[in-house]
Amino acid sequence: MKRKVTLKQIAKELDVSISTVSKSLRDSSEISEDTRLKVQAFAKLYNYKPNLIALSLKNKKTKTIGIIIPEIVHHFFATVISGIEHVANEKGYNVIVCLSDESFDKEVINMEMLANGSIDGFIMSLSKETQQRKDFHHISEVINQGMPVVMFDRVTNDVLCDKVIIDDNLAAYQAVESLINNGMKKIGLITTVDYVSVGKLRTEGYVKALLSNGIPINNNLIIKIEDIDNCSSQIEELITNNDLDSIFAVNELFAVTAIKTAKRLKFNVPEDIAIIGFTDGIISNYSSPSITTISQNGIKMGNKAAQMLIERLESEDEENEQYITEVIETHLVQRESTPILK
Amino acid sequence: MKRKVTLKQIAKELDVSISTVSKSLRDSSEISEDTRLKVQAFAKLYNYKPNLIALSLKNKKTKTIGIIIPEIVHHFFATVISGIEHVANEKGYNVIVCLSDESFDKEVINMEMLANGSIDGFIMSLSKETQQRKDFHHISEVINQGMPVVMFDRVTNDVLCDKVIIDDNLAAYQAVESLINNGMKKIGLITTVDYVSVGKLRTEGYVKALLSNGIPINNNLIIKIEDIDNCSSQIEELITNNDLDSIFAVNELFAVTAIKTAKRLKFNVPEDIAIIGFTDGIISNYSSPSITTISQNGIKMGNKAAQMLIERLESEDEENEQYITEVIETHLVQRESTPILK
DNA sequence: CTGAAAGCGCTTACAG
DNA sequence: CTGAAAGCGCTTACAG
Repeated sequence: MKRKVTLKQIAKELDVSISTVSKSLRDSSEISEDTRLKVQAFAKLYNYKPNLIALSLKNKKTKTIGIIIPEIVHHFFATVISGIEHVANEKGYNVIVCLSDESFDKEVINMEMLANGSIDGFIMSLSKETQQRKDFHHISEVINQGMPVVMFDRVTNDVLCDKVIIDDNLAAYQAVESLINNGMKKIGLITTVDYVSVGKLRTEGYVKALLSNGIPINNNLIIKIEDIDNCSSQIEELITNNDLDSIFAVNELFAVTAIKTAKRLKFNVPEDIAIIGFTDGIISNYSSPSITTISQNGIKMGNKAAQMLIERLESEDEENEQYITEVIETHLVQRESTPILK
Repeated sequence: MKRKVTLKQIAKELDVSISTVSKSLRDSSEISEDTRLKVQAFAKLYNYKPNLIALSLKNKKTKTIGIIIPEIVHHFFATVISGIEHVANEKGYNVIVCLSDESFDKEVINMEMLANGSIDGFIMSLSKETQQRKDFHHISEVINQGMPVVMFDRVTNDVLCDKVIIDDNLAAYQAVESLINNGMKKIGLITTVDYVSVGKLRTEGYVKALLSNGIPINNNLIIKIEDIDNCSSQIEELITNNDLDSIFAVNELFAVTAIKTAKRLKFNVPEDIAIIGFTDGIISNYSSPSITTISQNGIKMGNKAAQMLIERLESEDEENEQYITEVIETHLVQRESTPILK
């Protein structure tokens, strides 16, 4: 076993000072070519690599980004991480990932942990519980200490920082309107409880689309699901008790469960009931019928979030309080769970 | 903006030495109760938290684990990360994630990066390219420097270290044998190219099952897929040109593509062709028909890998060269793409 | 051209 | 009981 070599050891071997070694390796013109080359050769031979922790301490920069997300076993979030990773890597940054498991406490603990020197900035999406409690002190605190934060997808207006989102309201509006334009009138909505920001916005888009097309809101057609694992009985009731011609589901899982339930109840999809989902993940593509859905490009969101964060990290004026909210465009992906929508 | 407070600042404010502050905060009995309490109160007030980078440098321990995987947008790997994260978090470790994108170079770069002080040990799964080139010098090097490595899923015998795997050969054998036991005779195999270790092992299990049941190997029934994106034409040929009664696919994507292709060619699944997959992810569950498959519990693999790594990190005898290969059990998940298998 | 010193933020053996 | 010193591995302004 040969431990990693340090400047000190090189200095000793070569009988020069640590400073000389350091400068040589950084190609300083202060040092004579002679010793410079000698040191470099030696360093190369022993495969010297600077200790990044020491550099971090010295520079007060870690070149790593902290990511805090509710879950990783969730295609959309995995996609965003991938997007972040790629631009981060390109620019020489590493990525620390922490999962909040939708828990406020874990989100707080993880943030405080990472804020103690481990990272230069955060990219995060709020946990459900945090959104419910509306307690964002941990985030404000971090920002207050001068550490930039970029929020994506599940964001809040209560914190001033850069954000990357899609226009959930508009995308939902367009999806529902395209159902209406194709003759649908009894449109069910499967959505989340209201405290989930994106769920709420998508619900609002649904409502707006109906109203602006002269269709009154019927609360019987709307179900708000708290616990995704037990949603199928609620969905079954929704379908059985109402003579729906279509359903808008605010995520993939709700959409695929709606399809499975409808099929089980002997409805044909899309002939009897058309179904539109939200978020274009694996399921939408491989379900039968495959699911017409609103694509939400996680890679792009991740790319953008990383760009924004790194830009802020590397910008000169530290105290730029001009926060940007970047809206990533969405579009409708036509598949088999609806008739072809005009 | 109020920057994070340091020992130095506290010392200055309270007009004591840095050592006294440090000791007080660590509840050292060396310090009088008086000053101890005073310091602690002050620290609490200013929300002092030790700088983890400084601690890392001092202790030569970062309390963070490096994870290197080929891709994150892949349910199985996301699952493993989740499993690692949870036990890591419990034991006070953080997790840095790097993606190799199936590239040897990126794998090497990422490992070298992290090995320079950022982490205490690695958990990794080999990139395809690395498996193809059979070049593992970067891994041996890291191990040689005294940094423990745990490999999972895509492992190699050429490196001595702890490993977490499933018995790919046996699981495949059992899957294929269960097809045979249910009267199947012309069993197609959709597998990867041989350099992918798990693909090769699963192929071997298939071969063994056939031979030990007196069925000769017919190479026409075996396709080895290099590029997953263009596999459907190969699969179409396989199904069209051979009178298969069943197919064993070594992963979910091959399985679902086989189902889609079979359906398109007007074969009924499972009546005309039964299909068994490998890896129980989202797709297997939501495909129609849902896919009978061999479950490979990523969470458990992640849990175990993290446990093994942390145990090694925290064990007394550094130089324990007793490496363990932990085999996680698999089982067959019966779904709709096969008849009920006895 | 080279090296000693100070410093990043911490801990701890040692002196007083 | 308190503090100065050394050290983790590095960089850099300064002195010689």
